[in-house]
Amino acid sequence: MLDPRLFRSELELVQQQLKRRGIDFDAETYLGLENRRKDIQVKTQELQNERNTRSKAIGQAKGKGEDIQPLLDQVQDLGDQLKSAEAELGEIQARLNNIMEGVPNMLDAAVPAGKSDADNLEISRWGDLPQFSFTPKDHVDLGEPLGMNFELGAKIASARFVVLAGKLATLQRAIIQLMLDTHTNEHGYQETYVPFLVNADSLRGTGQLPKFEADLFTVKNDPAFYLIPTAEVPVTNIVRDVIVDAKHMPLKYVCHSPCFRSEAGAYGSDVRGMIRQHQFEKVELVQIVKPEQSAQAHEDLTNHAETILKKLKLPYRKVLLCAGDTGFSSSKTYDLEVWLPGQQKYREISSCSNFKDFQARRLQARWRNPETGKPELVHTLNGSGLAAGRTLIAVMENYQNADGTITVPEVLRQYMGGLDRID
RNA sequence: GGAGAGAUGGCCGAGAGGCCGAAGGCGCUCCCCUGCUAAGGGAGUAUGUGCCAAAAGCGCAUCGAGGGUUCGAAUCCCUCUCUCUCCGCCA
Repeated sequence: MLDPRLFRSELELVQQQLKRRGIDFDAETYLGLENRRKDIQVKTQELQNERNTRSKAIGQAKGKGEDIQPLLDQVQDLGDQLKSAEAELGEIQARLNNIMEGVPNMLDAAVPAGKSDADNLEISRWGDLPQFSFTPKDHVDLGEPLGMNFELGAKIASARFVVLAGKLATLQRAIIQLMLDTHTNEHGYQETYVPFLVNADSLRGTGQLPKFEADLFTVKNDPAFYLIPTAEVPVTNIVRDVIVDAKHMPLKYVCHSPCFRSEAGAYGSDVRGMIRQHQFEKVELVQIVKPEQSAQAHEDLTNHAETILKKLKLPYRKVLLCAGDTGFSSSKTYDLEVWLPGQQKYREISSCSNFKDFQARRLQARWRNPETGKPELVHTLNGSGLAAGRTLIAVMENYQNADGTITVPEVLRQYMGGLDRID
């Protein structure tokens, strides 16, 4: 959520910013509501003040043993007035809040203009594309003989699920281990284990609700649970309604979790293979930082994710998402795209975002600034470090051999009992 | 699943319809004093929010959450959530 005061004092700026995302903000409706809000809030608070003052007087009169009946008569109709004012105020605030919750974050100045991923800005490339003396297969063709079974996933659950057997399953676990070990031992993150079902408050805090409910799986319960679409949700919510001690910052968490996405609206895209599943494994990096540190933290966090690709010697490129492709809650996002020989394409394997105070405001996640002594909003960041399912695909495709076997990358062998080849 | 107890500020804890945004203690910050020194004294110390460009100031809201009773609710009533204890079941 953006700062409501920004809407009040700098509406044009907000409108301009939203235009970068291709959003036409309805200022007229907003202003109408906001003006009414101001009137009614002032009126309501005046009435409350009057009630409080008079009630206090009644109490004092009673204490002195005076006749309070005349005082009671005076406040008779106050209650009704207050009730209707409060009701109206509540309704207007709910409507304003609705509008505000639907407004995406302001983009960082560095974010390039553009409408779709075609307009994203390539920042760098790393690694040499592998040269094959044969036509490289994609992970589906490679995987099926090795224990990657989509039919079984469909039988057990539905399309967009997979069963991994044997060494492929182990390979994915090794990948996860490598990521966790690297981020905890080399990058200073604290490993975290969290609930994979969360409540609506948590999803509101990180921005998935109310706007993106269709992307989530819901679990019948009262109140409902949601399957996490990313560990970002439970992990970032660690600091919801918390005032973090400045001494403990930055907070850096790494968390491996399954992720569940309904992929509503993704019908027909990436239907083949493990690229887009309802359930996949991911190692997530989350940082809670002081505002002045978030830009640097964003670079660092992205580098931390890149480290994994480098350790695995997987060629990738780093792109800065353009205005139209940057997510709702993010102010600036780098995507890391890994080379997939089977598709002859770079595909997203990590998305690293600086949310600045957008999530923090929804979360009421703050820190106490020693200079002012006051609680101030923190900045939150997160990024995949990396998506494990897609990393598995990338390893398979980049390390494939002519005979359909897969060489195990050196850094992973320690996690696989020294195994150097999957066949 | 059954039975019971509880939820108050950073922490502990009082509070039983008005003088309570809340005693007292601990902790923390600042100041003072001091060679009876791992001591003493004093002051300060919740959050959100409205009016305001902002500060100051003046309000409003918040005692687990939501609703109700009342002129007035931390306090009474209802619903829910969470925590703890015991029993049952169980990875």
